[in-house]
Amino acid sequence: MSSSRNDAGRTTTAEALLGLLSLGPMSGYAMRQLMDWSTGNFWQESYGQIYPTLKRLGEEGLVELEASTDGEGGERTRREGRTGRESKVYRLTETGRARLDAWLRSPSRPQVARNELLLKIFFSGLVPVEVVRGQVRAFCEGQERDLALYAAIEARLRSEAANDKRMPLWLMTLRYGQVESRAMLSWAEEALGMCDAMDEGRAV
Amino acid sequence: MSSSRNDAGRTTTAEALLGLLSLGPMSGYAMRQLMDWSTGNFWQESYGQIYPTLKRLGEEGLVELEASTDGEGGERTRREGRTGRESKVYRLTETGRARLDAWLRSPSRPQVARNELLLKIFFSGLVPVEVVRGQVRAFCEGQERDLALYAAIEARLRSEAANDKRMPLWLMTLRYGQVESRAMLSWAEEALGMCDAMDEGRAV
DNA sequence: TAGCACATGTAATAAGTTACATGATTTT
DNA sequence: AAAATCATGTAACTTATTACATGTGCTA
Repeated sequence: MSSSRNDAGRTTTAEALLGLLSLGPMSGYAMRQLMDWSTGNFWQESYGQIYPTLKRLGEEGLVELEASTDGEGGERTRREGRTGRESKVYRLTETGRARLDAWLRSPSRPQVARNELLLKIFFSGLVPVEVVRGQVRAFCEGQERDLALYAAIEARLRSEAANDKRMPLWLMTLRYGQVESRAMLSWAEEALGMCDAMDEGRAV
Repeated sequence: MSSSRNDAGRTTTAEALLGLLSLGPMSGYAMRQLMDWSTGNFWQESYGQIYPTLKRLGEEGLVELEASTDGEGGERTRREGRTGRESKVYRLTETGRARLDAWLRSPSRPQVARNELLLKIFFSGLVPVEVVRGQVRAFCEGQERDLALYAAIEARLRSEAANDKRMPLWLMTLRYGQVESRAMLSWAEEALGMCDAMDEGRAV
């Protein structure tokens, strides 16, 4: 009832990390890797956020270090076949799991996403219509890249998580991106048509 | 070549304000009001950003205060029929216009928008499927509200800007929101179907 | 005269990225 | 011995929101 954020509702970085740990114990480094090909397209965190947040969550008792497998109660573990420095593997505590559960049931605040493309288009009265076309075309390329990425993620998900009962949830988030990208491509086509109309002085 | 951001590419708040001033001279207060019913759905700024940024832009010579109409070269003006404190009306300088022009032609960095709804769904393996349904339904309500808002903005735009030659640009940004919201509603329907499948133990 | 709408501004705080510093192990 | 990969962590900085403080003129 004191230090943690999200009292009056903020942060979400903590919840993202708790969510990742609900998939199984892992290190801060592993969290970043995992996000790359799972939540990467709607949620990312930098190490600069992950490590301090993990430390704070530990102090609040929401996560704890896994006991080392190689005796002595050391705090770092080395996973089989791994090279490099030893990692600190965290796991959820009961309190942490309860916190995650509460968050999953709480209402999601709508976030007004800033869109630089739309901002530019809105103020493009000063520049030739061709500039707008260029912006829209570049946007399309980005959407095509996103769609390719979604296909790759889906393939990886289907091979690595095969018949996990949570698959429908994961596919749901993937479908969101696919539906969005396709919609945006159809908008772009319409927008290019409006650009033509502007050039020809037609009404819209 | 020195102090302003966006050298190596950041900020955009400055550009948003320059863009607003390209529509005509106005005060910081008016900028916020205008954004509410124009760019409001893809770009917003708080006073805490607007006033300091305006000050900085003035120091950099990108904007300047309009001369007061009531003699003496005073810096504040009162618009006709207006009540309350006098406002500081800014206008673009030539340098400011050039800066805006360059920005309009520059590539738009893609921003990985965080999506709290998808994050929750992704980690909803711990909670009953009904919780996911609740989240999706609340999301739908938000989209419906957005669609209503777009309709209101379009009406206002068509009445207040009637036959402005930039209308197609403004409608383009509005269409983006409409296309997006409708796509998201169709995704939501599909998602609810997937929830049913999960309950019934069907594959997806 | 109280309250509202208009209007500007600052301070405190929050949230996030990037660059940097370090360390350990394996491969070339 | 250098380089790559795995891994943790901190400091500096940027960006943004919120709350607060203040001022002015009109209207109930």
